Amino acid sequence: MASRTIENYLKQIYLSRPADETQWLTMGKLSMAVGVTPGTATSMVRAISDAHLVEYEPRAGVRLTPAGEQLALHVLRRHRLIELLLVKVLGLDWSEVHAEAEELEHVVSDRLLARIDEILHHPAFDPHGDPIPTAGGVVRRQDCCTVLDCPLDSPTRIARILDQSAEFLQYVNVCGLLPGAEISVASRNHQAQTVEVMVIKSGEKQALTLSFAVAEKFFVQTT
Amino acid sequence: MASRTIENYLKQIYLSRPADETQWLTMGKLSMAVGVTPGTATSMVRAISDAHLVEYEPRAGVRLTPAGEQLALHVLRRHRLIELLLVKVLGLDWSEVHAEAEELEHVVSDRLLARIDEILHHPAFDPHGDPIPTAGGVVRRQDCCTVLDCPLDSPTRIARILDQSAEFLQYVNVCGLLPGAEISVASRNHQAQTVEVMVIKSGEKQALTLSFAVAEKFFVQTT
DNA sequence: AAAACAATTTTGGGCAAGCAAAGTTAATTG
DNA sequence: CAATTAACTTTGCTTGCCCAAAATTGTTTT
Repeated sequence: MASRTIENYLKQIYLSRPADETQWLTMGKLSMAVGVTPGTATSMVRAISDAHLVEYEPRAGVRLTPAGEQLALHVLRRHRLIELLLVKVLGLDWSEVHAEAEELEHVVSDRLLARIDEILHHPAFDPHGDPIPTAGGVVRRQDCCTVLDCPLDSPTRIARILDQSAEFLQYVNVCGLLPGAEISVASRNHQAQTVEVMVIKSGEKQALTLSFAVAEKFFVQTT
Repeated sequence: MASRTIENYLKQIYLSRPADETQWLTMGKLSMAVGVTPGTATSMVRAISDAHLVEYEPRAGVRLTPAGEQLALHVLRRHRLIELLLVKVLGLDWSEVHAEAEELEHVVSDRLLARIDEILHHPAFDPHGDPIPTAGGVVRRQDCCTVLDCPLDSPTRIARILDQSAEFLQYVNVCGLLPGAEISVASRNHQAQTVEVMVIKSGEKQALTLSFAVAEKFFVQTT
């Protein structure tokens, strides 16, 4: 059994892994993600490497082995199913469930997780639109673009939001930019680095301006 | 914040405390309850005593301070509310929820606990009939007797079962001796140390024989 | 009262994780 | 190319929690 600490390292290695599969995740980024000093990350990764859950190349970085990836996906499955349960069944606000799930993900049993999955009818996405890996460890891909690179003036639906901080999600809430919301991108200003978005908020169309940095966090699907 | 370990010690000190309030809980019993060696219990209790959560008298034993008792009751409240949630909302079998709650009790936030309490409509008892302390740390007492000392031949209702082991509870399940079940005690045999109990099981009255030791685990309330 | 016993405490040591700070490498810049 | 810098690793130390075994204490028993 992997300790809570190891589960966290594996999860962060998975989430922070570079887009290019051949690349290694640097220790600096990992230590930031886990929230420990670089030295701690190095020695911990050495230990996890001894358990064959990651490959570790000194001065290059770290990368999950297939076994490590399966474990990471299992943790992620727990995390995301719990988030959805907290929102749908327990009625918590989606801005607060991330922190809660960070703790719960390490203690729910397989049996309880199976019940949660059943009650939610085997959902594919969590409240933020993040995909829930299957029990077999498969991630169902949803290929879609962000508010930064989707076509202009076409109706789309928000599918996923890449930010878990409670404050940001509360802002998203009041703007009506939740997953499922119908929006269209009216214009982009490359000089000001802003995007103008039209949202239907309580029946009325509203205009909203977002920076490129924030626009990039919203994934949309053309409807 | 008390660590998970300290929470467990406090909970066990509360649950194992001797009936007589003036008595101390011996270190031997505590170490058994927590599942550590006596030496470990001694040093841990020393530490908890430094935090003024217990009084510790070498060679006599240990006893909760008011602050320690409040913390213990808070853990117990979490444990029992979680058990009830797992049975009522998540549909787990009541024989398996104890083990699950042992883990969860240390990680649910106050906010989540409040939601659980609300969803269950502020319940007073968990699936085993154990009282759920209030948020203010008050235990509502239900004064009732056991199958060992209740009057003969009068209809009663099972109110509480003092055993959390999954195997025992599964046996209780098949006998129909669950909390809420209507039973009456037909006779007691002090020589054989057995009690004969009548249960209404799937519409039919059935006789059941229990040992004194087991009978003592069932609390009943006259209806 | 002395001896034996049971319960408890002390001692010494281990493992998992963490930090701070000193020491290495590798990359960047002058 | 040498010097500086940034990233990384190593080293030494701390804390929390645990165990095994030796030492102590209080209580029985002889």
